[in-house]
Amino acid sequence: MGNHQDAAARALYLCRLCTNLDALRKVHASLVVHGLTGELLLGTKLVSLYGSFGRLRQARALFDLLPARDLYSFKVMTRAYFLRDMHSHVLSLYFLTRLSLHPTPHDPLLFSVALKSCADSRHQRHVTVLHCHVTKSTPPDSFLLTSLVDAYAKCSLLPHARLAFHEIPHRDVVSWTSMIAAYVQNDCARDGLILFNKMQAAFVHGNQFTVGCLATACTKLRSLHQGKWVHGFSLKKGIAVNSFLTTSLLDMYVKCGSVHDARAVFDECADCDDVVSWTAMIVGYSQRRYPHLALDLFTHRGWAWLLPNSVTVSSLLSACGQLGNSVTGGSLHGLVVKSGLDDPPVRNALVDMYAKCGFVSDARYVFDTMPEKDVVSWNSIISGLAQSGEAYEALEVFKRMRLELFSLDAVTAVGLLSACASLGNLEFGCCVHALLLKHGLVLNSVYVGTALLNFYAKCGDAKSARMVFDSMGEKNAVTWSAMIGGYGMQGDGGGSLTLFRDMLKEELEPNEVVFTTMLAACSHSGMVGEGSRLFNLMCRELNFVPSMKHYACMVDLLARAGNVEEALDFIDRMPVEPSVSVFGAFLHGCGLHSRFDLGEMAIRRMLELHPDEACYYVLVSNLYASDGRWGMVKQVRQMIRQRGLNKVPGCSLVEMDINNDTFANVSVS
DNA sequence: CTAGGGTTAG
Repeated sequence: MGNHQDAAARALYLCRLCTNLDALRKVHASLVVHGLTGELLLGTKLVSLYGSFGRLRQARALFDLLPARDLYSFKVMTRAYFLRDMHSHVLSLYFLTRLSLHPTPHDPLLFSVALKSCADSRHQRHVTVLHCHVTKSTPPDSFLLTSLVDAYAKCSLLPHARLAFHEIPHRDVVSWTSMIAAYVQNDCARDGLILFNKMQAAFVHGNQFTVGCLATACTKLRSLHQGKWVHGFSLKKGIAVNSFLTTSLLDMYVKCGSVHDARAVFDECADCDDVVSWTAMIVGYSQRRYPHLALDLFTHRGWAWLLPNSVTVSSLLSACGQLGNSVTGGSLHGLVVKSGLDDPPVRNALVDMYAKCGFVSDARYVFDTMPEKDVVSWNSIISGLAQSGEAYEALEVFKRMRLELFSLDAVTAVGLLSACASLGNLEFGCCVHALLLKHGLVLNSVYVGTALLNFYAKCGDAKSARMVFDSMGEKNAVTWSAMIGGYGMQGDGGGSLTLFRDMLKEELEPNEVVFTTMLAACSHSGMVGEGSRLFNLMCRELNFVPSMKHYACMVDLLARAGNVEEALDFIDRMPVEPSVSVFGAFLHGCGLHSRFDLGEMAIRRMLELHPDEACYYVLVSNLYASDGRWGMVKQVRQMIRQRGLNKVPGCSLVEMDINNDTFANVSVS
């Protein structure tokens, strides 16, 4: 018997020396040979070791074979599950412990592990059950009650969390901070800040955790002012920053609209060496439309020893999409495939990136090969197709989406409405409008309202567009310009102008898009004087730098109205080199007013400057065609071919039969 | 026992 115990003690010592799985297996094998596996302490040690090497099934098998399990062995097995985030196993083992051992044990450690598992798996009922267990056995102490606050908060049971908090006899930083976090996590950020004031009134000092929670509260409230106060508070109190705190502050600045402050926080954190902080900064740049900076940060040498995760990759892909950088996007796709980071959000981001870079077939490929699609996947491909000029395809995909029983959300609707607008498909768009009403999504956001308005306007139904416009609570510059453009498209320049004045009356700053729309509206209604005045207002009083679109609109305005010489003079006085669209507008005017002399002269100058640009030849050809000089048209076409230039023929769609859902292609090269 | 990052939009 004594020999047996000696052998067991020796074996236990050997077990402690195991630093890897192979060594453990050898020791285990020799124990089996010597018939020592029945020893409780030794068996428990094996369970613990297999657990720590990640062999949970092996550990559980040994655990189940233990002859008489005590509280300690249960704790070892539970802990092994807990360290691997296997929440359901932790819980079932907790309940098994209570059933197997008599009297029912109360072990604070086992209890808190079980509670944390309930919280992490968001299991409301189990949290309440565990709460009952603990109140039955002992009067809960501050420690346990604080854990309960956290658990209830994670399970969105804010009232329960408050009750637990009020029961805490001696509240320390952790209890206060847990309750603040509880409010913030449950969308009551304001109450979190109020509780912080009470905490200060109780003379409890905050720490890194407290400040982190406060920063998150400000993020949720989108309050830059309060966020800056929190940042200042942490500096004033000399609370040391770690990467957690830095990331919450950084994210606060990003979400509240101050990327530069975010970068300052990022740069000042010397030991920001984890992926989450770097990713937060990349996300910030990408969300705030600084895609270049996002990619720069990824190629920064600080990244050298960090491994990107799927959040990082999603955000980088979004940046590539914004830039139309398919090269980097493609490399990231390679990275995704090689490193197995392809979770659904990453695949959605890939669809978006390929669509935005104009690789529609690649986008479709990624979409079609997705194992599980969610609303975002469908939205990405629908918007992608709509924006790549494949509006008809977008509607087809939507039909498939409905067949697969997915319901649409606001973003789907925006994509569909933009497709319907470019197709002029009034009927389909009206169905989308009906669906929006059915799902109560119309008043949801400016985006939806604007998309709906834009759709009606593009389909020539300015009346319906105006109804949508008037019903919208929140409007932005895009909303206004869509409505202004709606009138302009109908040739109702007066309507556009009235609305523009309303906009100024509401003291809204018109942006450059509004001016483009206004100039086009004036041009289509022959309002030369008004158009010129607006152009001057924009350049001289509001100090906008006119874009090529503005110049083209001005030339169109003048030339279309017959002031062809003035238009040419305008082109000559432009401070930048005019683009093809400017000449297009000019030549169009020349054609309308039979001023072929001026047209030919201008175009000859352009051809000398750009002898290899096919589009200029097309302009010449169109000019001759409008004069009926078909011989010259033929000559120009030959010239294009001789020079080996290529022009992709244009194509326009005309809706033929609403009831039949048929489209006819009319080629107008 | 308490705190941080994501995709789609006019």
